[in-house]
Amino acid sequence: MRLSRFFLPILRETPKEAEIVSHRLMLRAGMIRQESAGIYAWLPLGLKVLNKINAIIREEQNRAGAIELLMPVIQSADLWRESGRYDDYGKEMLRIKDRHERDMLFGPTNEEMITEIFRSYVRSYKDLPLNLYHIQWKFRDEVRPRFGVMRSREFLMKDAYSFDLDAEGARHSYYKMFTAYLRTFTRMGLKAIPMRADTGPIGGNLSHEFIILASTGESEVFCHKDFLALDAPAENVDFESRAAMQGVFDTWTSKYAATSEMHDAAAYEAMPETDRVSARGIEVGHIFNFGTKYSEPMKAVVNGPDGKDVTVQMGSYGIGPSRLVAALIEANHDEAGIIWPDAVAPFNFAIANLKVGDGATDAACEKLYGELSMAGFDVLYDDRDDRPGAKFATMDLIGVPLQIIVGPKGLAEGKVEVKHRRTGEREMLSLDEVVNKFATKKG
RNA sequence: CGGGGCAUAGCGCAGUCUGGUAGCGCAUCUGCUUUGGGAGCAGAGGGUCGCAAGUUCGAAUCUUGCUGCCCCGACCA
Repeated sequence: MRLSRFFLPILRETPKEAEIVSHRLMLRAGMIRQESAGIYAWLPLGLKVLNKINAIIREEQNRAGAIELLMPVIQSADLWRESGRYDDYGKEMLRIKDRHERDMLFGPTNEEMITEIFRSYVRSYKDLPLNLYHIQWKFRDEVRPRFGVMRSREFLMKDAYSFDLDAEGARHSYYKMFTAYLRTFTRMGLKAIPMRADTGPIGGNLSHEFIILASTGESEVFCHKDFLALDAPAENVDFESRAAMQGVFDTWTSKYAATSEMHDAAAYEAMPETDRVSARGIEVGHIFNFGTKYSEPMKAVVNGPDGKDVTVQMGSYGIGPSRLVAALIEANHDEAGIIWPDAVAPFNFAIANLKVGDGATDAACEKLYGELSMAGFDVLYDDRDDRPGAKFATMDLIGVPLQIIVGPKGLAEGKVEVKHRRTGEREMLSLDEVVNKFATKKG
């Protein structure tokens, strides 16, 4: 992408409403635009990051055996009357009427709808287990939206729903998502800790929140320090093996970790003081096992091996990709701006042409831009006729991991400078060295 | 939902108390000079002062109503 042709509305000053660093940086970097309280437009740079996050989520959901579909944003109230939640949900649910005065609503979650879909088609235990997910916009009419996309009213959610014949199978499904979540967050460069959690209005008896530690987090959390050093399950972990899944779950729940609602001060204080971690956290995922809470009232049943109807066991599993964008920035930034982890960076490389119009400099930039793009990388080429300082500031602000600085000084020696955004490390390389060193990394 | 605050140019703000026809910095546009960490000079454009009523010869400024947004708390992916 040539920056001169891109849409990147960067702000030099911080809009006054932004309180936390991720919100400030997202506005300054031209990632989002507030359209209403808690409602944001995603500008091109923000959307690129959001899409990269979604891609990782999809890969890990698919790996764990979940199947993607897409349900609508607008739902019928009748569905929610069946589960009893139409009255329970309260003012957080945005209710609307269509032209025929039918009661509709803007979906805050999809348990009812997925249960309706399931019961319409699935008749046999042989079709279980089944896990269906989608990535769709949700609306929750929060009393007080704040912190930009961290707590917005309209937000993107990946929600998966599992269906099993019995409680044991449902546990396995739960563990599979548990494992997939650990892998998902790790791939994004985040350390997420699963914590026993309250089930809230979703219901059920088993629930974990995935929390990343950050000083600006909204919840207070407590855990054993060993979790910070634990590695996520490997790519080849066997999701179909109940023993393997149980093993992952046991490892990650062997020590104390809880949010403030579930906090057991006695158990926490029983740990040696040096093992205790008390911090603030951001909830980036939440999983639930709720048995027959929806399948029972909505009559989601299958025929069992003995020919008798069995009410299916369900669970639901949510990740907020839009919130993750903010959480990633909270965890990865400095005074100059964002520092994207490679896996979610909107661009892999930024090329700064320090002297637009200079034949040799232009040619070197074009060569790098062409070859890195051909190698499959997302490359941002700053070809604007602007001063070097402005270009450096822009690259740092939007946080591109690798910056290639091309100017007459370096080219006189046949070199360009490669700067690593995260470490600040710089190396002088020839054009060929840059291409050889990096362009082969990606298939 | 309780409490507090704000609304003037794209962004950040002054002007409001004490009514007299709107200003500063940044950004934008033009020209010249600059060019390895957000350049300098000269010039230009851009605002029915959130909306609606009212008071007044005259309202950004005073009054009333409305709307939007932000912050603190209780609730939440």
